[in-house]
Amino acid sequence: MFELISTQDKARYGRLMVKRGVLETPLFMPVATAGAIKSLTQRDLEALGANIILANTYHLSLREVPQLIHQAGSLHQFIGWDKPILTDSGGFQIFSLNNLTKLSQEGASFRSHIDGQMLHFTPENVTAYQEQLGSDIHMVLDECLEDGVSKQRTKESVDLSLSWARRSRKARHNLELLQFGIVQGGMYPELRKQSALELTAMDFEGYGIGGLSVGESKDKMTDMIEIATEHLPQNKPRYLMGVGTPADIIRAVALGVDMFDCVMPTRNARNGSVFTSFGRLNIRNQEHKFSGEPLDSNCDCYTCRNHTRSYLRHLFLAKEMTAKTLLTIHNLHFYLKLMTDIRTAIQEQTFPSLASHILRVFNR
RNA sequence: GUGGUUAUGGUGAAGGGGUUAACACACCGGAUUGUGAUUCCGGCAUUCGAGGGUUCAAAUCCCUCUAACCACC
Repeated sequence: MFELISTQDKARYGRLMVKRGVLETPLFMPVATAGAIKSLTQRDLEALGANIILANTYHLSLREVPQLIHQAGSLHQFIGWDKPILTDSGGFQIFSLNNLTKLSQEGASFRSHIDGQMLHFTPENVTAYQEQLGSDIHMVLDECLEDGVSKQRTKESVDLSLSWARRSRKARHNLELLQFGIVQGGMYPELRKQSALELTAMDFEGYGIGGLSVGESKDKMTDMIEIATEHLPQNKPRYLMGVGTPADIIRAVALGVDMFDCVMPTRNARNGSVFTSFGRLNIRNQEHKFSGEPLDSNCDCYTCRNHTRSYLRHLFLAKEMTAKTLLTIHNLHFYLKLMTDIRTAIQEQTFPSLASHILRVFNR
């Protein structure tokens, strides 16, 4: 269940009720692909105040993970996290592992990148598996296309994803868990509209907007988000999948998007790239060698309260794993704080000024 | 002291007369958008221990010196 509490223009502040809790939106989900935020413990995550994380069906289907989770009882019990989890369906892997996958009307066949084992994903078995995992929110299996695909090919793909969505909806049994459809349509407005309208008719508990941030321009991405949100129901949450930079998030919230996930804060942290209130910085840069300053003097995260740039740079260059942990804590704190600021701003009707400030600091 | 071996960037090293001195690591930048990310992409020796010579051409050949290592006195 989803309720809108306040709005400012198209931006929305709301509450999403899921099996394991109530979530305030707009929200950001840290990415725990294989059941952990890389470099963090669940204790770190809780200290950060994360309320929901994202895990991936594809990665949780490899090795003998399904049996391990079954033995533990549920994904939550297996990974030691009792707050909400959203699982992605593996649709993105059809896209990113496309040289290892075969698509048919029936579903997608993957060859595991780990041991070469053949995996068959269908709308039905992916839905069943996510229910078995106990995901508070599960996504339908879809096909995600890259930028630059012809309209004809995109149309076929949208139709395939829609038929998969319909089958996924039928395959759903556990009504405690929310199921989201995913709007596709590449960079074609009519196809985006068709996708949004047909999915709406299937009455999902929420809607993903997929197939964006695949190399297209910011303007195109904005246009596609706008078309999708225009044709999705007001009373359901919209989740922009895999996006993005702070600026992307601001722009999308302004268009009425409620949920986000992105590897950017975590992956960038592991590669030394840090988000701060005054823009991005790279901890490897020599200018930080002797700096006794925290990463961001306006930040009250664990890392900024306790460590200098000089120390963090030293750890990073020495390849100490703690460097990744500390930078990940900082970047996730930054993203979660951004979302808190956004929610507060919408409630106080000051979202435009927050938005223009963020867009000024992060101009991409 | 005598004989031998070696000397190439921050490091380990290729190259044994023909013209832009390989490669790796380190270092310095940059990228990163539903994670196949301890990833990817750039930059980094006008110069080969020092000095002299041979040659159209020398890091590469010759001589002297210096240094390090090994063996013998």
